[in-house]
Amino acid sequence: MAADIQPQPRSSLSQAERTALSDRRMLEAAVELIVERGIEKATLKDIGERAGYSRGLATYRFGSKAGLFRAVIRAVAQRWLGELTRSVGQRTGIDALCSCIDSWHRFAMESPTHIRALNILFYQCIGPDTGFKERVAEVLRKQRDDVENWVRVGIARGEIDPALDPARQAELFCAFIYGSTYQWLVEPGAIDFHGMAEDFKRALRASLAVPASCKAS
Amino acid sequence: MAADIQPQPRSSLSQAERTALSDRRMLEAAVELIVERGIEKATLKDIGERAGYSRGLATYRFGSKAGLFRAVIRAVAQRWLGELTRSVGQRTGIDALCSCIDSWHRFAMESPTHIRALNILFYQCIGPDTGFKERVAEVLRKQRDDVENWVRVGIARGEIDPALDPARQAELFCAFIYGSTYQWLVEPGAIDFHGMAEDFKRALRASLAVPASCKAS
DNA sequence: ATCTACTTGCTTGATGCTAACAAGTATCAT
DNA sequence: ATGATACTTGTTAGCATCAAGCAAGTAGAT
Repeated sequence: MAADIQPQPRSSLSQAERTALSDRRMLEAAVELIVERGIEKATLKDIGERAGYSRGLATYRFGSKAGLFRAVIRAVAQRWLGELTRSVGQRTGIDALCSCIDSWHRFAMESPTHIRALNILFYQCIGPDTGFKERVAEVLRKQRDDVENWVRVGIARGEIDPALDPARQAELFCAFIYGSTYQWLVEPGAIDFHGMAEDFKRALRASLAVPASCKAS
Repeated sequence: MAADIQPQPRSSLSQAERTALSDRRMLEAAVELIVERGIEKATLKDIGERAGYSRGLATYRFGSKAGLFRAVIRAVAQRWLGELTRSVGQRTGIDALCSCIDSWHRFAMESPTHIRALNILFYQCIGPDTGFKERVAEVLRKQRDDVENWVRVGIARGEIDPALDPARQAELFCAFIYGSTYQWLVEPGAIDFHGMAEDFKRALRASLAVPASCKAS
């Protein structure tokens, strides 16, 4: 029920504190309901009520269902990107890419609900109407830029084939991340996510390597 | 308006022909409306009416919105898989994989609306509720099986590193296909689909190749 | 301090639209 | 003509969204 963080501290909350609290509760409820029931059946009414409020608060606060989803994406994506940055640390080049794969895989496996909801929203946002496509596109761009930089540094350090285009390699890399996640979300049982991550790291080293052509040590 | 294929041949159609015709028209209208307005706003009412019938026929024929989408997926996926088979022809191994990439890319670019709608449905089906996930999972399995076989034959022919696991390589390959399509659907302008396909073929050759380690000719 | 004017958080009622179903009508088959 | 089948129309419950209202918090004046 997500709302038992505080029993009922009815008295003396500043207005700012009240909104912060209801915001947090509703975003949490939204994440839970998205994972439990899917996007269609996660109604604004249920989200508001699970958070401990009325059926109308979610609409009032976020303006629309798309607005609520935008807020969810912002909140969760920030957490994921922060965690990724921490995990990759000072690494660059192929090491950074492998670390990114490991982080992603770890998140997907531990599945702290948040990441699952984020991905559901990510893959849901395709099509002409959805009101949060732009928000998703921002996150994708950010990811690609990070990867592109790692590749760039890898080339500068002589670790990655300089004939490769960093931007395209970033697109390719992200394609794997998203595509594997997609398959896993559709059929969790049928996909060997861990093995796929391992084989991807292997393929990555092979395809990014400088073409030694029997000359390197 | 999709319904001007035939003016109004009111008279003398067998019942089987009538259903076949209305089926075709409604599936076509569904594809158009999915691409135009997205899944949410593609209502059963609009689909029936664009096809030239009443607001209720789509529900009556397909039982539910999910049922209609199942039918769309079946129809379009069959066409795509058939086209793929024709395009790959007798090729196997890396040649077959590259041919598959080319086919997919060609479809996405020519974008005969059908492929776009199919992908929108594919990526929409994640989450716990959607009533057509199983249909999508079938198509994904079929794709993976095809790829796995091509890899297997490639290994048998000594063209692909026998240390690789065909099933995982198939998952990896499909991950690229789906992930690149996903990025492209989210932001068509920002993604160099063609360049990505070319680089993917290059990466594929590098990562699947038998480790010659300076011994092969 | 406390009374008052105002703001903000939240709830409730109303509207238009949807999927879904049931009961009807029109078209074909025999 | 009679059933059977394709299709349409009436109806219902549930949804997102909006407007109006209520209640709790905030600040200025005396």
